[in-house]
Amino acid sequence: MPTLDLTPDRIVTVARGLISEHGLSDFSMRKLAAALDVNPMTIYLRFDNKDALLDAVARASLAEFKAPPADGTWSEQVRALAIGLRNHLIHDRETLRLLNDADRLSAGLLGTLDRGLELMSAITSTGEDTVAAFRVLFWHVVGSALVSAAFDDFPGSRSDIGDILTGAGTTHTHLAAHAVHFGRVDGDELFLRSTDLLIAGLRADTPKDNP
Amino acid sequence: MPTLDLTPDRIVTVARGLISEHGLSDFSMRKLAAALDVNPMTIYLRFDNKDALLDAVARASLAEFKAPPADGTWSEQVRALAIGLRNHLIHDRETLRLLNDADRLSAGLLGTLDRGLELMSAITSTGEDTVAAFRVLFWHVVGSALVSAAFDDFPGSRSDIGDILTGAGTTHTHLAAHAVHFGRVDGDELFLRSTDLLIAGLRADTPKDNP
DNA sequence: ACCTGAACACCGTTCAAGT
DNA sequence: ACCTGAACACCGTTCAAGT
Repeated sequence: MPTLDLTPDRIVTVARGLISEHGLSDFSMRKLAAALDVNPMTIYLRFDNKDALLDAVARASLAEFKAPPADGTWSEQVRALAIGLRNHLIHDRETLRLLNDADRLSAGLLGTLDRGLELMSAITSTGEDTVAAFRVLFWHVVGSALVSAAFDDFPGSRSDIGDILTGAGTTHTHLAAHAVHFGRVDGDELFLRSTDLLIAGLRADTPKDNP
Repeated sequence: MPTLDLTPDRIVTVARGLISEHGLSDFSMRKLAAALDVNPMTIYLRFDNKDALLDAVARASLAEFKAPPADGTWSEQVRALAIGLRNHLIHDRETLRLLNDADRLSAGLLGTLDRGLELMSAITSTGEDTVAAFRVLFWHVVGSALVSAAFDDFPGSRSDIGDILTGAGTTHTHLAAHAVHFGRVDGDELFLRSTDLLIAGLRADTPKDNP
């Protein structure tokens, strides 16, 4: 008699719970098995190995993202899609880390890719340009999310950049002069700023109708 | 009698060699000790733990980057600095991965930060704006490097995005229509394109003298 | 003072054996 | 057919013991 409810879906759900609660570095196949109340080896009947399981975990998280409704001007829609995707990626920080190891991205984001291409086709004349414009924005969003996951908003321990800079006085004059303006980075604000610059640049770069 | 030549520097050098040869995931304290022909525990007399050692490894790699000479127009200099830093980060892919776990970045890049601020001060009126402009570019470079390390140029196994897309026909019409234009991403070209858009945007955004 | 061996508490994964 | 126990080859790190 099979362990009836040990579906791949349930394994992935429980794995995501453990990862979001205790972090990716604390996650192990043995702990997952304990949480499922099952022998560690039983999981290997459903997934080839840990990597295949983490692949499914990343895919499940990405698949939950739904592109926001098509409200407002063209620029507002592009902005909303970019912000929405970035927030989704950052929200599930630990899962985002998985993207650093494999090409698990596209498969879970078909709807988003579709919507992004639709928006970009409004300001481009050829299919190639559409894809190129889309890629500029898409990889900007992913890069920004990876940066945020790596450098922003971590609790406590992070040393303030200002401390490092003020110590570098004599040899690095510009740095010393500007040290006072270096506080904690506001990742959201930085992202909005550069996203708007890119959107404006893409429109100016390939002028079609100006939607 | 101390193990005379087991300086922290030598440990870091050998560690970097192992990491660049066999990858970060194959790296262990025990293998490092074997390469140094020393008892694994001896390394703990020089470094508190593996994390502290990897911190030193990342710092050593970053410290090797030298900002390129100040040749050409302002835009060319900004471009050269951005490209140079990105190439350096990507070149040492495995070390770059370490940036995903801690704020090991700034300490090794003081010269680069200084030069970047100098360049940005030419198009901004206040110290705050200088830092803001610098940050847009700097984090764009880091984000782009993280993306490249995660998604580009890996040998072989990576599945072609086109395969995924063409299968999604009926529900995702824009995707299906553009699938033919999705080939392997040229990370360098994508980076240049978005970097130029950002540089142009920053200049237009905060017009001072147009250097 | 400086180094190490043995041990602890873990990993992912294989495979022969059980039901 | 479906599951598991024991085992293998590893980890990072602690700590009492050696020289």
